[in-house]
Amino acid sequence: MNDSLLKLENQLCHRLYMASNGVTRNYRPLLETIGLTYPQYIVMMAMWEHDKLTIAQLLDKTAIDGGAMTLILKKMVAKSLLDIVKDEHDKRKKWVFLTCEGAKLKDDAKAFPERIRCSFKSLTSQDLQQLTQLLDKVLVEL
Amino acid sequence: MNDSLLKLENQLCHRLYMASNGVTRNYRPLLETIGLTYPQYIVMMAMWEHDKLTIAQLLDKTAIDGGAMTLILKKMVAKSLLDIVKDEHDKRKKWVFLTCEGAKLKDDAKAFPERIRCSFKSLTSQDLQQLTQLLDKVLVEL
DNA sequence: TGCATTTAGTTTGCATGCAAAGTATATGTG
DNA sequence: CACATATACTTTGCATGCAAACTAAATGCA
Repeated sequence: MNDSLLKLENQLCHRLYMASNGVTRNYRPLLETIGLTYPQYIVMMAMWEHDKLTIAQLLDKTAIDGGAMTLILKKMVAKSLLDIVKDEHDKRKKWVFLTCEGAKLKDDAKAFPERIRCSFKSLTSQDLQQLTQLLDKVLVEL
Repeated sequence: MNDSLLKLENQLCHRLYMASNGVTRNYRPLLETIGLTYPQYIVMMAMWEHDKLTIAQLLDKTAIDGGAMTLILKKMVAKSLLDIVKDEHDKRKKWVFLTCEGAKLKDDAKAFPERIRCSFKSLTSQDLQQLTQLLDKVLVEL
C-alpha cells in the first residue's frame, strides 16, 4: 500500500505552517525596533488604513482570534498606540482609534515591506503575484 | 505619498498567516477524532515515516519549536503513542520510537489528506503543485 | 590532560491561537 | 411589554511558538 499521501514532504499544510512561522520570524527583529509583535503589527496596519474600526471590524480584517485581540488591544492601549471608546448608541460596540503616537509609527514601518522583500530575492515579482493568487484561492475556501 | 505597500491586503505575510491558521483549523475536527493536535499530528507523520528519530532529527523534520517539542513528546508518551530512550553511547541524545498503538494510528490518519483535499475543491491539482513549489521557494530563504 | 566550545535537550517567561463559557446589550416577535 | 435570540466583547483553560537561559555530555585543541 502506498502511504505517500501521509509523508510530511507531501503536506501542503506543513509547508504553510513552516512558511508562515518562518516569515513571521523574519519580521521579528524588524518589529522589535518599534516594539511590536507580529499580530500587533497586523492590527497597526489595519488601523493605518482606517480612521476608526470597531473591534469586530478589526477581527474581520486581521483574522486574529477574538480572545487574543482583547489582550493585544489592551497592551497597545497601554503603549499609547491606540485609543478605545465605547459607542454612544450601541453600548456593545467599541471603536478603536490611532493615537498620534500610533499614527507616527507608520513612518518607521514604511520601510519594512521592502526590507522583508529583500530577504526573498530568489522569488520573482511574478512568483509573489502567483503565490498571492494561490493563497487567495485557499483563503476563499476557509 | 503612496502607502500601498503597508496595506494589509498587500501583505504576503498576512495571507500566509491566515492560510496557515485556517488550514490548521480545518484539520482540527479530523484530528480530534484521533485525539491529536496539529503539531502532534506533524510529529506522528514524521514518525510514521521513520523507525526511529532523535529529538534533534524530529525538530529538523517538523520545524516545531524545541521548547514546545519537549512538552509535545511528553504528552504523546503519556498517551502511549511514542517511546523515548536515551542513546547508549551519546547520553545527550534520545531516540523516539512509535509504540504499537502509535503505529496503528496511521490507519485512521490515512484518510485525512484526501478528506482535507476535498475541502479545497476550487484548487486544481496544478494549483496545489504550483503552491507547493512557490512555498518551497519561500522556505529555502528561511 | 585541561579547558573552552559545541551539541542535545529542558526550562522559563511571554504572546498568541483556539474553543467554549460568560456578560452585557440590542433586536425581533408575539 | 416580555421573552427568546442574536451581537459584541471578554474571560478561561489549554496548547503551542519563540527567545534566552540552563544543564549535561561530547568534542576540539592547545
